[in-house]
Amino acid sequence: MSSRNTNAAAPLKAAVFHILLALSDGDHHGLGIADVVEKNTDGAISLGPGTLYRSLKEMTQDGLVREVAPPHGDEDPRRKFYRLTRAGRAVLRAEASRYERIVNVARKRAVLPGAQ
Amino acid sequence: MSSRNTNAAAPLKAAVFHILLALSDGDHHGLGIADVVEKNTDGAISLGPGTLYRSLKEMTQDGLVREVAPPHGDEDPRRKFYRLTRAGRAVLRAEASRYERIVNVARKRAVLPGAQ
DNA sequence: GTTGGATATATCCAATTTGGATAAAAGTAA
DNA sequence: TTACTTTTATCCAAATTGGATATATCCAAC
Repeated sequence: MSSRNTNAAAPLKAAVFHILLALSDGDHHGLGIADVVEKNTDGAISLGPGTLYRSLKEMTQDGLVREVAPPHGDEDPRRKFYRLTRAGRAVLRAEASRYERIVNVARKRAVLPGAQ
Repeated sequence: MSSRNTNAAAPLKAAVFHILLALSDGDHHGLGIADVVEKNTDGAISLGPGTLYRSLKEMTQDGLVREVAPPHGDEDPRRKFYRLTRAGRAVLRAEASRYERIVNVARKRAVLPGAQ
């Protein structure tokens, strides 16, 4: 599936979108992000380790997230915490709007309940 | 990205979902479906011919869509028209609900405007 | 009516994206 | 100490998609 760059940084891989959405909650480390994604999607989506760490590396390079110091009280040096950048939040908002548009289409077609 | 079968027939490939949503509008032939997908997504998503016809073949085998007679007035014998089956509509509704859930999460996080 | 370009379906191969196996290091608990 | 879990990381295979190509038919222009 191809995409057009109406908004900057589109198309967005599904994994990247879900990671961004998880981080809109606050800072999380890698496996913590995967947990939030599962909760956000009621278990429908689970990121494998390959997708997870590869995505975080790319997203850091692309300036969508940045590594931050662990929160106070967290002493596990293995964990790397990430935070949304301003650019990451903008990209997330753009993609979420596309999701919203799809949902609105589904409502118009009475696939979902709501205003036709 | 892996998925769990909370609802039957999950996970749903993105292409399959968009084709199902396009057909919730009524019957369409292959390229007509691709056009509706572009309109539904404001040009963000365009299906290549490989994805389009491969998906339609698989979806027919899986009983999500079925081929139907062309509408009256359409005399082009090349076109093959498709219609959602009851099972296809159920699968579409389940996946649209997952999209809706994601959008609601985005609203809760103030990524999208609306009720927090 | 025949020529040229657009439309429509179909298949194949390469590129993209993801999943899972594996590894290494550090935490935790018995 | 030992055994098990957690965490990050990388690699390779599997899954999914995109685009080139091919064939046939339609439509418009000449």
